[in-house]
Amino acid sequence: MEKSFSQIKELLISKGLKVTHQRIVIYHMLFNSLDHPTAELLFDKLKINNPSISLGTVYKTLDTFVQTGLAEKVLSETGSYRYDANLNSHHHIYFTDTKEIVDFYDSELQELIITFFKKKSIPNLKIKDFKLQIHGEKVDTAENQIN
Amino acid sequence: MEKSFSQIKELLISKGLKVTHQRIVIYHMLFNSLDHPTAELLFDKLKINNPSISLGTVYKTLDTFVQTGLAEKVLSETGSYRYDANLNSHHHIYFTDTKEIVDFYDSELQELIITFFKKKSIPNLKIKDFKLQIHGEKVDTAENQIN
DNA sequence: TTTAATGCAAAATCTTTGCAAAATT
DNA sequence: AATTTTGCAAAGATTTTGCATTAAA
Repeated sequence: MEKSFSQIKELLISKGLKVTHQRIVIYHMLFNSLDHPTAELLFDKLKINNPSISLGTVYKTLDTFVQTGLAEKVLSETGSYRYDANLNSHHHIYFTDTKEIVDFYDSELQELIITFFKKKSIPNLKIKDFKLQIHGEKVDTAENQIN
Repeated sequence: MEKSFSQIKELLISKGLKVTHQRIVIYHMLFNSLDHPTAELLFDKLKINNPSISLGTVYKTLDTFVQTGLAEKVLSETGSYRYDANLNSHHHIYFTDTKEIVDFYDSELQELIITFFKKKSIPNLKIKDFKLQIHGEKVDTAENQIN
């Protein structure tokens, strides 16, 4: 799952982007983050090994990634943009208490929904993608039913 | 579907909130907006009939509504919060081209998903709610299949 | 009356922009 | 060498905050 710098280079080239050190490390950090970080959070982590990197560059680069389809913005209620380089179709669990956003995927559920929309289409809409946001609370027990 | 001012008063009282003119008109305007407006958009519309209303009050009031469960924030990619007073469980269609966010509800789909989660629960999660975001483009033809 | 909400403006937060310097092709 | 990207700081956009005034209970 981890991507090497040379794989990331290939990826950038394949999108017609210049290969810069900043793009490589930003992509690498984002791709290996499971927590859908904000630009600021990425910047803080990147600074440690790349002291000269600037927050503006992180913003610009993330925007470039979104434009070229290397990453997506994750809708968030926290007042800042969050990003995701996992482009496999997947859903998000929003933990209302901890504000974590965690990936979720289930092929059966996926099939269920796709089958539904194949059967019942929505007027004037060409569906490109759908995402389920599952909102809930962390519980330590096995008591995790839907209410 | 439309709510009268006296119905809105009752609603505010039922939530333990003081009944102010601002709260009534903000709720009324939000409840009758189908487009999931931002605070600023509501403010602009409200100003016409309530010239002394302030943007800060709109923000504070919307926040109060969210806290008391009279409204919800709608996740958005546009850089500002959008709000919704339709609290019936429903989903959202995001038109990527026009940036519109339109409500969607289908009881069959609802059942499908609920049934799925009843059968297959997610570790450490107590599901409170789920929302499907359907992303797509406006089309004028009947060609609206999922791809 | 007492308590809470409003309006206003200033502050805080988050993101974008402009441009010279640096890096990539 | 030509072009794009970066870093920086300033500007822009959005939201929150503090506090005196006003309104509600």
